[in-house]
Amino acid sequence: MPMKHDIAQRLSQYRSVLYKLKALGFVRVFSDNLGDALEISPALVRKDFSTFSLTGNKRGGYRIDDLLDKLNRLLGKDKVQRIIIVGCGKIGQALMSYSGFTREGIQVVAGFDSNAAVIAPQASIPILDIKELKTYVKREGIRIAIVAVPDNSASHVFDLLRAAEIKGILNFAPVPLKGAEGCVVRNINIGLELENLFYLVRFAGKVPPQPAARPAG
Amino acid sequence: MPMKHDIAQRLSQYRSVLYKLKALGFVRVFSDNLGDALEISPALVRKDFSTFSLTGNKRGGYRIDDLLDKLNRLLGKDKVQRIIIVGCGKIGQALMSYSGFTREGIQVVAGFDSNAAVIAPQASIPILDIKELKTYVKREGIRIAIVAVPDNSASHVFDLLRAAEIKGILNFAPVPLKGAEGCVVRNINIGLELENLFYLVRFAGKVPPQPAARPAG
DNA sequence: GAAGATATGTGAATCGTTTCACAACAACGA
DNA sequence: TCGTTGTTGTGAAACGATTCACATATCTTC
Repeated sequence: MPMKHDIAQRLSQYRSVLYKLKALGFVRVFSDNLGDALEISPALVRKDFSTFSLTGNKRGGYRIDDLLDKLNRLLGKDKVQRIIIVGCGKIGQALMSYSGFTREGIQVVAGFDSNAAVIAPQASIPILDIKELKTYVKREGIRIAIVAVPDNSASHVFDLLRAAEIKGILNFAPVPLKGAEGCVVRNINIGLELENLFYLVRFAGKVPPQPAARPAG
Repeated sequence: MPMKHDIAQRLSQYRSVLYKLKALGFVRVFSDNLGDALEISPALVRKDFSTFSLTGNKRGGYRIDDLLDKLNRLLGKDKVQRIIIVGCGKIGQALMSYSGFTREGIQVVAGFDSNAAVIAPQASIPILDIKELKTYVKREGIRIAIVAVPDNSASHVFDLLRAAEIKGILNFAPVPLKGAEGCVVRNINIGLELENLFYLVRFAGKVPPQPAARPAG
């Protein structure tokens, strides 16, 4: 299953930059501008656009509105995306009220948890018992879930989501879940990202591969 | 600035898997095992290890304890890493009490915010006024910060952190910050990750680059 | 309406990463 | 002690992603 990964990410970034430019009153962009904004080469911008038949004008660059229309369609931004959050601890609840989502056309329609203390079916975003997960997902046609549970329940929750035929998971649990037939998984491990940062900071500038000394000899 | 990015990430993943294997009673591993665990080829595991002079035994694979020792040293896991969190809204506060950190030897030593209502210098993890950021960072020798502020304060906070000579930033604000001289930045944009997921789910199986029709002709 | 300037679109070259393939070597058994 | 087996370590090949380079199209100006 060889699927381009970075390019889709860039598509979203182009979109975001284009909205900012539009707000500033611009009508057209050049591949140079977008390249600068994303810190990539103009050639790559053009290649990306070419891949998705986003065409421009040989002299005047690309029409921003035109690009945005096509990108929005491509990224499914023409309709509100409805998601659920499994695990309503601190992080789960923080994400439930994250204002960045509504701005992006993403709607958290429900939370799920096994802890009776947090269940609140009448809240503006209802928090339901995890037992209702499968029924809810099927009835409401939910395709994407965020997982924000502790590491020891991660794989159990993963099974439940697979049984409910969820199509995509954004996993914040510190246990990497493996994608499977019909279900794409994106793992975000905050601890791991920090570790990575420690490493990069430690070796910034210096040569990383070369751990100090040879065994002598 | 050509710095390997994925390999450091993998180093942390090796470490995590090795601890699990060790807990299961294993003493040695083969590149095959690690390859399976990370869903990469055994050859890549060996190349990675070779890059960092993590050597094994031609017949009996690698000694887990040996690998862990060296990986821990390489990843700076031999001492506790002290970090701060800038922006103590819902997400910031959720991260402050995130139990995954302590398990990984990461200690959140303080939070910073501009909102007087959340400031609490006496809390077990003190939340201080953002005005004290620079002094604190310099006095305590903090190198890494997590940014969890709204989009409109992100770039201001970024400037403050740069002025305090922070060396690495994990940015959760939905505005990409650009790394700069002496400061590594890793952006995590949750909305963007979700968008990416929508895209991948939509085109799972199908050919992604090929938006329907050609212009005719 | 022709000449000049400027930006796209894309095949070919380049670059970095991953995989292949196999020599070198350690453990084990006879 | 000597073959057999199984695994590492690594140069070379393959692959994928990015950049180069330039032909091509459009706009502008005179």
